[in-house]
Amino acid sequence: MPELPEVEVVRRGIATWVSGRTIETTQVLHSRAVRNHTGGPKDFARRLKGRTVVSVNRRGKFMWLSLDDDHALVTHLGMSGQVLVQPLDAEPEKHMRVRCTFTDGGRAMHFVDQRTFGGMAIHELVEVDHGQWVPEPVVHIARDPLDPFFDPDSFITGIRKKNTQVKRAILDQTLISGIGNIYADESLWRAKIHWATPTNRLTKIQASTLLQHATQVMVEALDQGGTSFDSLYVNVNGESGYFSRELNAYGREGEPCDRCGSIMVREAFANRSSFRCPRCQRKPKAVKT
DNA sequence: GTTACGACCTGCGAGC
DNA sequence: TGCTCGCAGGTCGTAA
Repeated sequence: MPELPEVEVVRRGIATWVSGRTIETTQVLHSRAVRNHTGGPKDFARRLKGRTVVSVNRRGKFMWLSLDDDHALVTHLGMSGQVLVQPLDAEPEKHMRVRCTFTDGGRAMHFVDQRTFGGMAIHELVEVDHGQWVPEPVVHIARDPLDPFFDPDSFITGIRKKNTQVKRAILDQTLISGIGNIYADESLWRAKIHWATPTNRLTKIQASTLLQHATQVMVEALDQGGTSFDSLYVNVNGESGYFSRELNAYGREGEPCDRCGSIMVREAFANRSSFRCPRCQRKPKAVKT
């Protein structure tokens, strides 16, 4: 499942293979993949024709290819999205949704997405703070911890003002972006914080520690090419990451905690799962789980 | 304004 | 063997 490190790996790959190239043709093979493009599939393809990719950028899990007309091709991988750079004669992937070819006749860019939670759309670039430009759908997304302009103090103040559970808060992309279910569980395990801890009960030190661990775990994952459990996450060359071997919490139900040896548990959380150590991450008092 | 929750979607494995 | 059901989970719209 692509979270910040996985998206960054893909961004780097696309930047290497696609920057400076001009799009010749675009095929939309599944209209849902461009559902967020207001003009529909035909307009999507028409507007990309002849556009040159200036740069490839990212904020949190959103990625965009800045084009030479003040617009951007916004790409979100959702849960199962992949962007692959393939030879022109490559066999199309079973779940290929969008395919772009380039005027130089080189490798094509494939957007592949089994569950179609991801998608592509063209949006105008909007100027935000620090003189940066982001696509309109990304304006409300908070900066991620790898962003040089990320403000830790603002995060610490913001999370302590909220009235919710800590895991809900760090999954809220308007407070801090890039964290998904896997890295949320890993960060909370490292910080020894229970996922249901009320945010307004967090001390400054706890909030700061959590942020440091969230940042660190994503940096480590990035260094190893991201987390991969199966073929649903790969880089632009179709290769999997290795960070799943380093996970301490996510998916480890029934296994001993790497810190204290207690048996890890899985609990229902917001229609999904949360993994924790029952000893290291004790349930806060008077909290229903 | 803030928070919680369901819907969207497809492949896979478990259970019958 | 084939069918049904639950699960995986990021984002958005809607309800409270």
